[in-house]
Amino acid sequence: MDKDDLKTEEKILEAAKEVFLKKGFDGARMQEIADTAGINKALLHYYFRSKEKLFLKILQEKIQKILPQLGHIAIQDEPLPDKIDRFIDVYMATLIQNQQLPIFILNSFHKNPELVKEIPFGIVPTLEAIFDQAASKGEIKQIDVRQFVLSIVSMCVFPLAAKPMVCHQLELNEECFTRLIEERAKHIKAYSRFILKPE
Amino acid sequence: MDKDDLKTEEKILEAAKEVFLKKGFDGARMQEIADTAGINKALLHYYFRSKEKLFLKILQEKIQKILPQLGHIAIQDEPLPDKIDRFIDVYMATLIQNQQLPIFILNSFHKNPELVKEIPFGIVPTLEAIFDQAASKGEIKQIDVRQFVLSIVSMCVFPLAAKPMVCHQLELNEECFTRLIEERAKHIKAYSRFILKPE
DNA sequence: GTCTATATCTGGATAGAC
DNA sequence: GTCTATCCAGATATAGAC
Repeated sequence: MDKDDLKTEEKILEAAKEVFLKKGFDGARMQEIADTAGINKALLHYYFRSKEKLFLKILQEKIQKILPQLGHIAIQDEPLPDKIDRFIDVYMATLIQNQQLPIFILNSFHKNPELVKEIPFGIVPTLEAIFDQAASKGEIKQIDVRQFVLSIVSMCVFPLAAKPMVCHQLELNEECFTRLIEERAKHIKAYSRFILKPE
Repeated sequence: MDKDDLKTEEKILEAAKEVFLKKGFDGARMQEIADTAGINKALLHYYFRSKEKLFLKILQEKIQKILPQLGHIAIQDEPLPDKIDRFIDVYMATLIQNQQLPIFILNSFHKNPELVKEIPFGIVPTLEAIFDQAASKGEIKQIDVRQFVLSIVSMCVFPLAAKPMVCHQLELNEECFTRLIEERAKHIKAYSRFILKPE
């Protein structure tokens, strides 16, 4: 399906995604979104009324994309450490495909903390239950789940949010950077195994 | 020394720091900086010519504050793992005192990657030499220094960059959040020790 | 639905008096 | 050095023709 075949509303959403992710809310320009979509500026307002409403649509869509993956850990029937390994692989792969997403999300919530209410809530208690159960089965040792999750997510997400600095300090081009990120999965999984290993 | 006793230039810099850190370059308003400094908008331009130049001053100052700490590892004469422990403590303490700094820095470079040239370069090669030496002394095992540094920095910095989300998901108020961050140092040091431990 | 033209406002920057 | 007043570009948003 060619780009011109998309319905106008979809074209706008695609363009808005691209521009908002690159520039953030304050830096984005309605004119640039219109140009990218190949339509007129007035049409943006016809479809979405305001810049803010359009932005919210994009943010919500992106949150849905990146966060619920954590929930999937629960589903399959395998030892918890294996589940986590699988999660790390999937999460890193998603991030590599969406390199601008981390800074976009972090920034959006820093600018407007009230928006966190848009995030589905209650993931951590669910995880705690899962970890407790695995601990009682002897699959893992008892740990501070919050610190553990925070560490895993930090190690996955931060390098992408800090991409320009990482590339500069390590003298990496685009390709080397991606390779570095791909290699990270190994390190993060090793960390996970270490923390979880029963005595 | 009272706030009014500061020289005008210093008042402007203080105000600019506050506003730019809170809002970022695009979100900041010269008017707000002027109001915060208790002076007139025209004076900002008298002292710093443009918004961009004022912003650069602040960014450079902040980079100097947060990055060179890595270099201090080299100085004292003690086993490398102990040095790293000390670094983590100092680094986390600095971050707790400057909670808005991470997102400000990340954002500034995402928006304008050329600015990374402002960062003192060559820290990582220095670290690699230090790690090699420690490895030959048997203090630590041979590791991928780049991945190790990336992990340590990620675990320290990310939770602060993601503060609104972390607070929301873990149901933390300001005080509990700070306590969580303080506790992180322990976890990060444990990770460091694990990775570095000779066979 | 889509466009052109325009209203309205905001914000960075400057001129000029003191 | 500091202020008031003002300029002007650029941005969101709307009116109205087609």
